[in-house]
Formats: sequence, C-alpha cells, structure tokens
Amino acid sequence: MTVKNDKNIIIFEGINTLSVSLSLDCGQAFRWSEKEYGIWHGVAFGKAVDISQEEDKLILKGNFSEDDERIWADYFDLGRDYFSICEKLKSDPHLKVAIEAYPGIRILRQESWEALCSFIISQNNNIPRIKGIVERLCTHFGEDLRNGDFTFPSAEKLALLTVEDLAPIRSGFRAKYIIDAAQKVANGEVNLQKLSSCDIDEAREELIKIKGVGAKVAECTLLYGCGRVDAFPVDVWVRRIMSEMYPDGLPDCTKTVEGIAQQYLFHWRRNVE
DNA sequence: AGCCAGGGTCTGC
DNA sequence: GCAGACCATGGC
Repeated sequence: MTVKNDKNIIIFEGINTLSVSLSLDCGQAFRWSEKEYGIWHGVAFGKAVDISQEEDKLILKGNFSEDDERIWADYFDLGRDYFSICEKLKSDPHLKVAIEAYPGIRILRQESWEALCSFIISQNNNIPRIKGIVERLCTHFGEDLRNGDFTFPSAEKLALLTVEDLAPIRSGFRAKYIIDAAQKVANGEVNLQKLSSCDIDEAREELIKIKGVGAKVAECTLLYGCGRVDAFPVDVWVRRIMSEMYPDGLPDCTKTVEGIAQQYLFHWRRNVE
C-alpha cells in the first residue's frame, strides 16, 4: 500500500473509493481547509499536514516521525473496503444516487475527544460557525506548533478552565457543556478509550452522562471519534431524508454500515437544489 | 427582520 | 412520556 515514507512525505498507493476533498469537507471534521487548489491543510493527532491526491495516490506532506504512516492510514480508514461497502449500498436507489453524485466519501477516524468536543459545539449550530468556534478553541487553548497551527486542546487542559475563560471562543451556551465534558473525560468518569469496543448501547449511555450530550452528539462521537460505522446520527437533514425517502426505516443494505450510508445521504441532501 | 443551523435541558402537563 | 420555551451566535 505505501510507496514512500520518509521524513517529509508519505504516499499511499493503490487507494480506491477515496475523495480527499469530500471526506475532509462533508461536515464530519472541522479543522481542514483547502489552502490552494487540491491541497488540504489541517491538524490531527497534534500534527500539521498538507494532503492531496493524484490518481490512486494519497499524498501527505509534513514533518513525520515513525508512526505517522499508521496514524494517517488509520485516519482515512484505509483498512476498510469502501468499494465493496458502496457497491452493497447502491442496491438502494436513493443511496445509489447519493454515492454516484459524491463518490469517495470516507468516515474519518478522528480522535475521540476532538470528535466529542466538536459535536458538542455543533448543537443547534451551522457548519461555518462550528469551524470558527473550533478554530478559536485551538488558537486560544491548544499547543502552538510554531507554524501558525495549533493542536486541539486536551480534555485535561480544558478541565482546568471556567466558562468565563471560554468567552473568547464565542461558543454561547455550549461553553458549560465543553467544560463538563472536559472534566468528566479528564477525571475518568467517562472513558473514551473503551467506547470503540464495548457494547454500543453501553457506549451511548456513557456519553449521555455528559451535560449537553444527547442522542445526536453521542452518535456523532461514536461514528467519527470511535470508528463505530454502525452509529447513525440523525440531525435535521437526516430527519428530512428519513421522512421523505425511508418512512419505514433504513433499507437492509445499510446493516452494520449505517453511519457510512448516513454520510452519503447527509451530504447529498444538503447539496440538492 | 426573522429564520435557520449536524440539539439538549428544563419545565409543565 | 411528551410538547414547548429557551438557550448564544452569526449567516443569509
């Protein structure tokens, strides 16, 4: 799979069913921007990178250490057979339309704390403003990478802050939820590590212990932050999809990959008309 | 100006 | 259990 891996560049070859731009900009992650045509810049796992793709190559440029190859392969979920999953999903006519309109969306395996915190911020909010709040959260409280970028601040760091400390990020009523989440994660009351492998209903209950985390935010955390592609977040757009297209529930072809189906339907529905 | 945004909490039946 | 007010903020 890897062709090249040195200090400043990693290239994965033979990659199919991946659109970098769609995957990074379909409302699942909030820290990526297209700094010039076809080159996406952002920070994940505390590392700044530039990402592009050519034919079947996924190209990463940055300042790499040994484990970065594994980290980024994992981030883009390269170990999962999206080609076969999409073929199966396309047996449903609506999913066929959505997947053919926006091919190559993958579910990114983000850090669980970042996903949890980001989707707390997302509540009753729109994507451009979510990005702004997350950006200010990072510049004010993240670690300075000395190149203009900042890491996503740890739960431990945020757990020491007060609601007033968060005023500059202008997150509104969500500030108290961010603090509560940070405290419960930092003191171990909520164990994010185990959420990727434990029973999914148990995982949902664990997350809902946090103030400001309901069914939707919990589901997003499991899908984007815990690699649980059977999680199925329902926001206003997905609610529309369900009433318009699936009044009797999801088709059988989505079993075990409901979250992937959700992402294609969500992005398609937001972009029609 | 008013409505909407990847919702959740709290209160009152 | 369930509907409805309310919550901050900004884009349109």
